[in-house]
Amino acid sequence: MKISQLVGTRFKETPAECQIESHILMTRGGYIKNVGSGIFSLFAPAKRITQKIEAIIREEMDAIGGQEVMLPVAMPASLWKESGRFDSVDSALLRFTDRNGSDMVLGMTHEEAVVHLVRDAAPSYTSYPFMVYQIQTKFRDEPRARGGLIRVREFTMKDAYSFHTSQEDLERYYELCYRAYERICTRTGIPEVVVVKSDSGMMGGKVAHEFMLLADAGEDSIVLCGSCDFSANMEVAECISEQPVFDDSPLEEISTPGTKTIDELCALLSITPDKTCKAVMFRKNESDEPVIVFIRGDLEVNETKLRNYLKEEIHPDTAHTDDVAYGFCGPAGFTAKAEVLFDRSLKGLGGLVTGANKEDYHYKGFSPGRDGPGAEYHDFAKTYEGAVCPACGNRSVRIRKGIEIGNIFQLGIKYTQSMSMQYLDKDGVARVPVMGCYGIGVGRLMASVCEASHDAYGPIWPMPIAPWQVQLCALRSDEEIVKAAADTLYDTLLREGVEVLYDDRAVSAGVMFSDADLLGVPLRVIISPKTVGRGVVEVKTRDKSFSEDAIIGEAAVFVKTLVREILDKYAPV
RNA sequence: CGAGGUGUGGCUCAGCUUGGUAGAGCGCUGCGUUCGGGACGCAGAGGCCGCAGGUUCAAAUCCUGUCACCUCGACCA
Repeated sequence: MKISQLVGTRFKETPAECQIESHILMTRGGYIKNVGSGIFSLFAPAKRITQKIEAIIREEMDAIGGQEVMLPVAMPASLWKESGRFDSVDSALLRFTDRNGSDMVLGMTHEEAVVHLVRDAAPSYTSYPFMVYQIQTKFRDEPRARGGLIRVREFTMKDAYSFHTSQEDLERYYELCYRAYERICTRTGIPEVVVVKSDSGMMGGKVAHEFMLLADAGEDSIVLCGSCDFSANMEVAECISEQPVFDDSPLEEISTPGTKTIDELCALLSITPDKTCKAVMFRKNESDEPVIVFIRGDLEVNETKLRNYLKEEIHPDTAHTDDVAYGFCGPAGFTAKAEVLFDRSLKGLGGLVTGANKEDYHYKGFSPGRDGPGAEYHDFAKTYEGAVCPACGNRSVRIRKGIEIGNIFQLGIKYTQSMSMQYLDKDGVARVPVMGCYGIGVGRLMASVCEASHDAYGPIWPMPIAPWQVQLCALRSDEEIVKAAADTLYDTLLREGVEVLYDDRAVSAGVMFSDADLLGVPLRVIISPKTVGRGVVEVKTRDKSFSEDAIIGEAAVFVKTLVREILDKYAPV
């Protein structure tokens, strides 16, 4: 490919709407163009990167026995009504009607479609296990897209679905897939991947893991342990606060006029927030019934944990109820109508300050076990920096930001059962297959690599997914001798099977190098009057870690060997 | 969906308060000079000022509505 024919403009100024590095660099480098909120077109460089990523994913999926299939993007809503998700999923599922007035949906994930595809095709236990996958467009009508390709509405995803005759077999295969994902991360050159336990959300099932790239631009909070290898998504991470010191001072009402927040209360009484007990109000989405969680004052409620405990959707309470003394709520003498829950951070504590359930009064000396209603304690708290690690018991919890590039779920029989998929086992008994599903966002993976591997001038693509392996820069191509040598080298490189991008333009060195930086091609070959005079070309890496001259006649083979050596570094161990 | 913000050539933005011939830089085209990290000169092309109403002799500018996009929040397989 010659740059003079490459479509897509590269430019200097940061586009106004870009917030994160990968978005800025991929827009400035002529990789992507925004079409609408969360919708992008790809220029050739980005398309080439995604094709390489897809090829690696294909190899790894095939290696664990997967077979590639294709499921529809637009499908009848009846399929989603069968599984029950037509009603249970929110408006992220784009719905519309076709010309006949039939309900249709755009696939945001393909469990329904895949069960439809295979449910009649595997009537005997002898067909199991099997895995099918596709690399397909998904559409999710996100309330708010952001971060360039990190969070979009339309995107390409590899989604795989496995079917098994037992939970044990699913677990065995899940492990295989886990390893395949690790190899994909290695082979695509993603640095610093952390695998975390995650919430299965609307997907159903119990065990799930997310493959996370640690990056400040990430939207997920990841809980890591500084002294062991524990990791989890913030949504599910157990919170263990420090062992309490019991303080048995008696319950006593105190006047605290106008002191509604924990901060105000602490300032008034000169205490720290962990010596208080606060109330956090929620409401159930469906019934609008209030739920109140009492929790130590310095902690926050993790809504995902609360949602999972209640097994229904909730939202923070905004509509105030008359019988609740807002700002002065406490467990002692709490009579308002609400489901009352206690976070286990309160267990065994005493001497707390908490609301007295009347305007302008608090209690001090509150002990949940002694003064509260007979409480059951559950884990509802968000864990925090410095909390106790659930695995090793050290106070070494760390919180980091991450981008989820892949996930794996043990789905169980949620879809196979609701959509009536069955097979006959050895004894002729009808059984429902167990399912697993495994996703990777291809575009997000590309953007994540850019996020993790770039400098001030542009992306630095790892060789296995780079849009081209080599960029040939002909400085002063207006000089015949340079032009002739560059043309010849370009032809030879192509003949050697090297993926080469040839900058054949008569532009200044500054422009040429800036563009090369934006294109992020890992190897650069520079040919100029200076080097041609000496019968050599310069060969450099994009990250400047390597620079050597090569004799012009041998340059193609030299480069080809170098490409191979670099590629070898990404081979999984 | 809640709060805030922005829409002016391909890109970044000025102009709007106080209505009066639509601007700059980058990019683009041509010619010339330069030539190893976004060179310079000269000459050009390119805009229904998001869209629709309204006020006015006159609207990019004021008013109303609407759409799109962005940020924070909510949500998130």
